[in-house]
Amino acid sequence: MAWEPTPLEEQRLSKLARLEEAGIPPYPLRVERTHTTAEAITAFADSAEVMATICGRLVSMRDMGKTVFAHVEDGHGRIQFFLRREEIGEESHRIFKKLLDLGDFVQASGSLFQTRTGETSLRVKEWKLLSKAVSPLPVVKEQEVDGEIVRYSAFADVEERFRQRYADLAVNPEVREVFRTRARLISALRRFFDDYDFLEVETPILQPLYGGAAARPFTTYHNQLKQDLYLRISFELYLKRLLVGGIERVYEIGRDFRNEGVSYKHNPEFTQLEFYAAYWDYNDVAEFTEQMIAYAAQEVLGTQTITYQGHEIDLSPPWQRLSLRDGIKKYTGLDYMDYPDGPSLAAAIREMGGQAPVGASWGQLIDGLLGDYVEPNLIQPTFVMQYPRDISPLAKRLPNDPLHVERFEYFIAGLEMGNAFTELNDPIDQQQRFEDLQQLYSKEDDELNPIDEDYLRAMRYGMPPNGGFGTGVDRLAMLFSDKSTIREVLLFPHLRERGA
RNA sequence: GGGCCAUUAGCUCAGUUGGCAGAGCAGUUGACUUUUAAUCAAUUGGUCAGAGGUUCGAGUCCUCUAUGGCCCA
Repeated sequence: MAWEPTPLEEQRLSKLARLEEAGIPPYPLRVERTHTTAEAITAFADSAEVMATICGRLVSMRDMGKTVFAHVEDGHGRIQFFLRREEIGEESHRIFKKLLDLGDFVQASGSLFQTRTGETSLRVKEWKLLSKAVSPLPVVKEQEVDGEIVRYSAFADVEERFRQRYADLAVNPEVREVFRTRARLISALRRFFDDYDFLEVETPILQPLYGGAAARPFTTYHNQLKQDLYLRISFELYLKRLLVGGIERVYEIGRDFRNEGVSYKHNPEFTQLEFYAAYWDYNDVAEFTEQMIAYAAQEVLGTQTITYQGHEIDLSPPWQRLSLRDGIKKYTGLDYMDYPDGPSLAAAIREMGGQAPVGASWGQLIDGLLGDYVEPNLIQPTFVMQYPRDISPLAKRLPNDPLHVERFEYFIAGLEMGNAFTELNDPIDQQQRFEDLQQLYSKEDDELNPIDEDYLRAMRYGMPPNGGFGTGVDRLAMLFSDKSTIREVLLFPHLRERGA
C-alpha cells in the first residue's frame, strides 16, 4: 500500500525541507562517535574531565527556554544531552528545538558533567543530525519510581507490535532483551556441542522428499528442473545419512517448516535443533540433554532455577524419568496395556470421558492421552520414556517388547520440548516400518511421508548405533525469557495478510 | 474448524438509554537559564476497522467481511 503522509508526517517533511534550507543535511554520509552512552557514563565515573561524541536516537526532549534537555538512546543505554543557547549559539539552539523530533538520530560532542539532580549528561558544544525520522514512533514515557521503571502509554497493541516489529524494538527495550536472550541461548547451545566434539552442518531445506516427522509440508517448485520440492519438516534423515558417512557426532540448528495451524506454540516456520551421536542410546541422549539445558540456563540466565509463568522450575540434572505407561496410569488411572489394540483402547478412553478420534491407531490414542492428561502436569523437567512402536518409525524397539521403542520426549512447564530415540539402524526393519506406516495414514493424508529409498540405501551401507534428538529452540527461548507465546520470541512471527 | 471478545486521534484509552466524537501523552504556538512523565497557557488533529441494514437520527442496535486476542477442537 502506497504511503500517504499523515498530518504529523507532513509536519516532519516540512521540517526536513527547512533543515535542508538551513544547510543541514538530514541524512549525512559520515558519523563520528567516540563513546557509546554506556562508555561515556563509565568514563565520567572514572574521570571528571571527559570529552565525548555520542550518537543515538532522540527519545525525549524538554525545552526550558534557553536550555534544552534531551535523552538520547543507543544500543547500550541512554544519556542526557544538555544544550544551552549561549553555548551552542542562537541559530543552532533554535534549530535543535524547532526542527528536531523524537525518533531522529543525532550526534553531539561536548564535555560530560553532572546536573543539579545528579544525572550524568553531555554539555553539548556541537550537534549534528544523523537521520531524520519522518514518521513518529509510538510515544513511550517512563518514570523511575523506587528503582522500578514505570511506563506510560507503552506501545502495546499486540498485532501492531508484530506487524511493525521495528517500532516495537525501537520503543520497547525489554523486547530487544528477549532477542538477546534468544541469541545467547543459541550461542550457548553451540558452545556446548563444540565442547563435546559435535560437527555443525547444514542440510537441504529444499528437499525432493520430506520425512523425519509426522507433519504436512509446504510445497514448491523448481522451474528450470521442472521438479516438485518440499520445505523440510525435519533434519533427521539427512543428519543420519552423515553418520553412515563417518561423522560420529553431528548437529544442526536451523529452520523447519510445517504446514499446520498457528497457535501460541506453533509458527509455520520455526527453529529446530537436532543432534545425532554414534554409539549412544536414548539413555545417553537423556543425560546429555539435561546437562545441555542446565548448561544453557546457567550461561544465559546465570542460574538453573528459572521462573516460567509463575512456576519455579529447577533445570538442574538429573531430571525425573517416567515411562509413558506409568505416566498415563498416574494421571488417568488407565493402563493401556489392558487394551492392546486400537478399538478396545478407544472404547476405554471414551468410557472415561476422553477424546478418541475415529480410526486412530493404538499408538496415536496413547499419544493423545499423553497430550491431554499427562503433558499439562509435567511442570518440572521430565523425560517420558518408551513410546508405542507404531508412532515411532525411526526408533529401535525395546528388547522383548514388540509394542514399545526406545524413545523419549521431554517436557518442561507443561510444554513438549523435544523428542529423542535410540535410532533404528537396521535397514530391513526400517524398510518394514516405512511400509507399515503407509497403512497407518490414508493415502490422501499429507502427514504420510513418502518412502525415502535413498535413506534406506544409505542405511544398507551400515549405520553405527546412535542416539538422536530434536528440540524446538523457540520453545526453549520462550522458557528462558518467560514468554507464553512463540510469537514473542520470533522477530517476525507469521501473521495473516491484512486486506487492502 | 467452533465459541466468546476486541478494533474510536500518531500512542494508550473513555464514550451513559440511540441524540453535537472525548481525555492523557505526542504535535503546533507561547512562557520559563539544571529539567527528567518538567511545568503553565492556548491550540491542531477523526472514513469511530470495512460494507450493508434498522431508525427522524447509529461509535452505540442488526447482518456480513477483515484482522487480532482468549478459550475449545
